[in-house]
Amino acid sequence: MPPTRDNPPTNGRPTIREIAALAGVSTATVSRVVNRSGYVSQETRRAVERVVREHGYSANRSARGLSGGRTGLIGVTVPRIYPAYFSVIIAGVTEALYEQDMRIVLCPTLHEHDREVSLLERLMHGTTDGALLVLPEESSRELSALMDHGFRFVVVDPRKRMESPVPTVSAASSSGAAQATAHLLELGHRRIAAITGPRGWLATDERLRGYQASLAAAGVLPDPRLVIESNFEIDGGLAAATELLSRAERPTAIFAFNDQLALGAMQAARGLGLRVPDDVSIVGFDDTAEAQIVTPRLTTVRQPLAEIGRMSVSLLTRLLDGQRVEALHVELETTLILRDSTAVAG
Amino acid sequence: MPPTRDNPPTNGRPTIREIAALAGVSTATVSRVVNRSGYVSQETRRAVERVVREHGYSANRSARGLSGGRTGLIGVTVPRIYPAYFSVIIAGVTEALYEQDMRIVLCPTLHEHDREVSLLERLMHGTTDGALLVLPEESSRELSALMDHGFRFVVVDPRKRMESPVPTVSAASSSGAAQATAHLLELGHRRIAAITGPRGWLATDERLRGYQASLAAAGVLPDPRLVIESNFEIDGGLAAATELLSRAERPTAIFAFNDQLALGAMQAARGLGLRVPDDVSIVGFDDTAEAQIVTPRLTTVRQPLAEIGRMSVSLLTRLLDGQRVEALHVELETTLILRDSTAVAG
DNA sequence: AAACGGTAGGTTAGCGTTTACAGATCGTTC
DNA sequence: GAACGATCTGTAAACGCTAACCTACCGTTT
Repeated sequence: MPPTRDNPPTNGRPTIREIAALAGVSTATVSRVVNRSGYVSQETRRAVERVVREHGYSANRSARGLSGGRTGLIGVTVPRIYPAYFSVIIAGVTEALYEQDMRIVLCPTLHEHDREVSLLERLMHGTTDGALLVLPEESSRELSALMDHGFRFVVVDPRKRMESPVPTVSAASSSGAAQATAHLLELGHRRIAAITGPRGWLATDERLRGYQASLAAAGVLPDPRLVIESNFEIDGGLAAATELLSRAERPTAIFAFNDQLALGAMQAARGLGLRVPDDVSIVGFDDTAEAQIVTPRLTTVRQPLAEIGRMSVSLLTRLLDGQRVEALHVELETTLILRDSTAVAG
Repeated sequence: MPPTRDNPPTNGRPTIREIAALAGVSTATVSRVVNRSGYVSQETRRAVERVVREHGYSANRSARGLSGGRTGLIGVTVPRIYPAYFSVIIAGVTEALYEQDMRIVLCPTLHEHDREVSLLERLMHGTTDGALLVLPEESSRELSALMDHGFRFVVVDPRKRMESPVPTVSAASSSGAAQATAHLLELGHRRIAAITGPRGWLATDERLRGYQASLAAAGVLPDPRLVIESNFEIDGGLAAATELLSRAERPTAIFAFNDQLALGAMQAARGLGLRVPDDVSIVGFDDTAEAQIVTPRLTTVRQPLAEIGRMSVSLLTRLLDGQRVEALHVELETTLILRDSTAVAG
């Protein structure tokens, strides 16, 4: 039977008024108890809590949202859901939000700028309290404008460098890349190629910086022909590595700027009859689940993806509570994970 | 410019009242226009639509929700987010919902029954219009009770067989398993082991049925010792396959009931120095992204996961529109995908 | 003893929609 | 020409909650 208005009292869950009546207090008191705000005596609190528990009361989110309070909903925009890179971040986010009894409204943008903009507009008023933007398409300027409009959000893994007022969470790309490159150098490699993401992306530029820094520190002259720009996807890695490994003087190691690219590079090596790591060493970046299931298992730089998700929630909730957020740009540590795709230069 | 009090009317987005005033009509008329309900003349409609467009109006979801209308939010509970199996379903769901201007409220249950129940309770009243339950913990009886309570939901990939009134969407497990087994039989295999999921799960039982049916059709006596119960995870597959392949008379082929198990089985084979597919053929189930990146690429049964997501949205929206849903139990087709992990029995 | 600040809890006005309900106009039918 | 149904539009009452505002009762301080 669909609930109707002729079906007045118990047509679903209890309302705050019913709970108040049952507990013999006013609705305001119930509200104070469940929101832990204002003064309530021990006695009253306990009495109300008992009734709340017994009747399984929890506030109607729409009503709460309307009434100027919070909706308890956080918007999350991501380019896509299923490369593990994104899903692990999302998992971290939902986990952290769950603890605060908040929920996540998930919006994949499919890399479409328009879709993202309209989504943001919609999300930010009346639906959600704030948002997490993973790898957003928007320029720093557009995002600043949104902030000025009163939107509250945190940028996760910014695509471009953000101006100061926009809070961001990311991983120490440059340091991770430096570690990876140093590892290859220690193994005796000198012709170390890099398969990068799109130029101009922060992740690409930072990793490039780390790569070049390590090379320089070891006194190895960087060779621009060993750096190939790609797209962070398997196909791109396959194409780039095929090109690299077909050269007369081929690199003895490849540093792929994410695991997808590294997977493509491994396929390329296999396609050319080269053994990993005997003929060519390969290092990835991200440490997604794939890194452990391929053969050989991939040496890669771990980004604490779930932690990135949790940290951005923490930043956002502080932002929403009106606290001044000090650390606007949080950068989490990266670690090199040694597995089986790297070996001493042959 | 941040909204201030000196900036009274438009300190955010327009309300229906402002739009109504601008268009010279009542709020009721604006509501009728944007919801396409009731009678509105051509002229009025166009006038209102113009104002709506110019001011970028869209209804506040909380208010709409409160007022007895729809919130435009659909809850989705999943055990976890990141095995690709789930994320691809979620992707299909969001895609389908986006087209209807609806959003998804994502709730991972982490396989905790309690968490799931409380989540459902919360979700279903006041927050969302309905829900999609992926692989829910609840018994058919519990779910029936929820339906009687007026909750609207669709079960995706039911864990147990559901009683009739609960709508479900799943893939043709039994037929897929039959195809996989038949394929191995055609290759000359006779000792075909099965690594299953937990007994009692629909997916396990159905796949077992298909496996046994194909064996029977080929006149091969089923050997209960070749069937090992596991947990649908890599570790389980590793353990089960290690056991199977260490036997004196080891199976020449393994049918793993999902890709994770198959991945584990491949690791087991490698660990024992056996080559896939030369020494042992392996077939998986699901066709998640991993199947294509391992070496050798995994022969597996494809489930149309994104389509499962889209289909369940379609069922749910019909349910929400109050339409009588005819096909309560939808089963989508599965296809065997031949890759490199199977070969003629040696 | 007046004044005060801290604590406790009730009253009530919205929040932005949707939707009964009612009123108005018009063309048709009896 | 009255009655009627169809079409169009406005009025106003919810929806369930929060928070501002009040009142009232302490125990201290001046």
